Amino acid sequence: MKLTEPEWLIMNLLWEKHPANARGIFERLPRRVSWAYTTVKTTLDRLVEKQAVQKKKDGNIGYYEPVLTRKQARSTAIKMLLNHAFDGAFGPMMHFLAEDENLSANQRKELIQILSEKNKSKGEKNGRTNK
Amino acid sequence: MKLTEPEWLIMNLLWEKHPANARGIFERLPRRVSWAYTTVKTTLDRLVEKQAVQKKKDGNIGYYEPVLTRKQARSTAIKMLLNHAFDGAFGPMMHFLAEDENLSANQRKELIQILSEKNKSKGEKNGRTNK
DNA sequence: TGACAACTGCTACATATGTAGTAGAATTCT
DNA sequence: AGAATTCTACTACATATGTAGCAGTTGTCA
Repeated sequence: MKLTEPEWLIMNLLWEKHPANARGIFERLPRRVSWAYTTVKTTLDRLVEKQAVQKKKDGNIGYYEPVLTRKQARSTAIKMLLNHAFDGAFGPMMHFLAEDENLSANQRKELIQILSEKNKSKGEKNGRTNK
Repeated sequence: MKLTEPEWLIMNLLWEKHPANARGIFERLPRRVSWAYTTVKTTLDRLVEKQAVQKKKDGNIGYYEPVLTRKQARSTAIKMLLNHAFDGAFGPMMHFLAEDENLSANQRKELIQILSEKNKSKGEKNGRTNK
């Protein structure tokens, strides 16, 4: 499920705290975002349409609940980036990222940690060369 | 500079081999993409408009040359992903990627390699904890 | 119990995207 | 040279996105 910019904004707020109503989300908009209340509504409606969010009613007030998980959304976003910007090749993308100058030495160490552990625990059960 | 899907497609072909004319690009479209010749043209025109590509004339035939580099494009794409999907935090994104179940043991090893070398070579000159 | 405020469903509208068609100029083939 | 082909510039048009307004309904508080 592909999300647009405003949709990510709303979803991020929803994932942080939910269920939530339009007003609540509206109030938690980052300072830099100065939308009309109705813009939040429209975005929420569209998210419901594409079933990323579920809407429930309590009285006549609608409450929203994420259906799409943050993990799923992130995964999809990365896959898309991977596909168009790196021809689907994971290796080169990681390369690119690993070489990013914004990655500090400490972050690299941390990453190495994660990766090594991952390899120890999941072991050899995963041998494919996902291209 | 944000690129759309068709734009990535064209840019990828252009980066691979350039200068190139519309016809040449048209012919190198991946098999799965069955566009009309004019669709390629329109996309190229739009890329010229947004100055990602430069157009030159040789007689009345136009040749296209990328202006935006692949690296710049990738960087921008990653920054955008980073910003909306990971709240701008590099660490968590790398975390997410490192934990991707589609990452094979070998890819992990490869990554560890890259990261270790990077740390050795660039050494401690980079100590910030970005974010 | 009326005046207001807040909600809700719908509509609006400009720009962006995805995809292609057309007409006329230039080139090429026979 | 006339026909067929290829280019180019321009236009078209449906759907998506970004952003918001409006009218009617409901809740709330003096």
